Amino acid sequence: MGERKQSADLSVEIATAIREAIIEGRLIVDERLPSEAELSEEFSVSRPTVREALKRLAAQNLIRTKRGASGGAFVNRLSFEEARGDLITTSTLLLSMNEVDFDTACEARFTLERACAPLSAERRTADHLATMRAEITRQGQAGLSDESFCASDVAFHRAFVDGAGNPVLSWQLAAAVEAIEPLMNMITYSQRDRTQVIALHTEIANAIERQDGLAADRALIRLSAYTQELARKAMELRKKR
Amino acid sequence: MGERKQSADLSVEIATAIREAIIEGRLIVDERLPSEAELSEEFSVSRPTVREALKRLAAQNLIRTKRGASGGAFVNRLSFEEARGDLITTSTLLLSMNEVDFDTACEARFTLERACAPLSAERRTADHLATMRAEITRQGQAGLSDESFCASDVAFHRAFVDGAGNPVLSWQLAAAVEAIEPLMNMITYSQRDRTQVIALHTEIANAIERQDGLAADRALIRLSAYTQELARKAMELRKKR
DNA sequence: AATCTTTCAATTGTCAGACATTTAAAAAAA
DNA sequence: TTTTTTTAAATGTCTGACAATTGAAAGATT
Repeated sequence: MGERKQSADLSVEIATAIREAIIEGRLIVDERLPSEAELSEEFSVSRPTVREALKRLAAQNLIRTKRGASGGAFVNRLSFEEARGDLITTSTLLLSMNEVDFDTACEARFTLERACAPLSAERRTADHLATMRAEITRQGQAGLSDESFCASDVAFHRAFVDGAGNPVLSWQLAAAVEAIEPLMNMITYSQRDRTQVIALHTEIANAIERQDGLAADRALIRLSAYTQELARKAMELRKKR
Repeated sequence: MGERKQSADLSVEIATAIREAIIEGRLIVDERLPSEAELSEEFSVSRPTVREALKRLAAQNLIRTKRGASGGAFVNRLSFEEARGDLITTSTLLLSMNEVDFDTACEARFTLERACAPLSAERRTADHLATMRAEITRQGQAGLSDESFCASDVAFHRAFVDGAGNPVLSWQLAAAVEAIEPLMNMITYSQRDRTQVIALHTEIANAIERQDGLAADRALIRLSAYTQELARKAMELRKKR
């Protein structure tokens, strides 16, 4: 693990060296890294520098640390659930920092979600369907705050995607749906007619129930069109002011 | 920026506080953070602790640091290009650490890529098409190493996805295509018939050229089926041994 | 012998202070 | 005005220390 490229910060070099070891399988899941003191010997740097390197890895969920005797840094088993949060954060920042226009984000979101329609129609379990129905019911409740409606919307679409029964797809779609949702709601809050959205959600749920992927796809297309229409209206209103 | 939750590591608390400030827009792109000395005063911790927090943020590409007078830590504009690398790394590790079977990964990959077909057929520029053709030519060259063929394969599919003209889609698909590609090649190397793959690539390029999204989709389906068939053969061979 | 309690040692977390290195800007010289 | 030198601010690194945590060993008790 000891060799390293030059001319970068030491903590970067060390973090890179250890990261490669993990990626290449020379360090396996749950294996304990040498202690900070040992690492600082091995790389000929001070302990603070080693620690900075370890913090870099910890920030990427590649390792976890434990104090005490028989403590130390351990290679972390990266879980989809853990990685989901980071992915959503990154996506959110990417969208907000890069002036991605709403149409582009929206198009990506629905394009990807539509891709799940055939699989979800085929494989959805009763659980997925029940979740979708429950969220639709929730969305119809009077006095539901905009935030709760938004959260329920996310939950509905997540159940839809999970219905495809492919964890890799679910993971990827988390970013598409959850990162874009806040942006979407920000723009379309004021204009949105909940009954319209609920009707389309119901249509999607019905299609999924009778395992009709094409119909689900068609409903998603209409939901996409409705969303973009709302965005257009909101933009016009903003211009007038 | 000073308040913070308790009972976690100090460097985690501080990193979280700053991260939230960035996400919520209280720190904007290219803005300079207080110096390490100032931060350690503000949070009442030592400088090494502040530094560990900053390294965590740097590992997520949220900040960059510069030495010297008028140096410091600056909020980083997260670029799609930067984020792509991290996403691929994370995806690769997720796949290798979670015993995702090949079929699942492959299904996710082609499902997402197929979703790009209509858009790519509609919007691809001459550049995208030229890249695809060039990669196909490269793939046909005698004496091309397996690694180079694999790289060319990735480049071909990337051009296809980029053809959709949606940076958000391109970003998301990077993980799907590039993280899964090595896994795919690992399994199908020995069995693969390059002429078969090249024929399908040509079919895709032709469809994209005449802007026929459906035909491109059909070709992708066949490429997917061929890939999975190869995987099945490879598995059987492995069992026999 | 078995179980509870205490002690101990290893390890990470935090701190203080120092020096090295880099860099832009100010000051001085040409 | 231009070039060179100096300077100060900031990050990068090191040393050495102490605090906090925790599993395990040692000891005490039943």
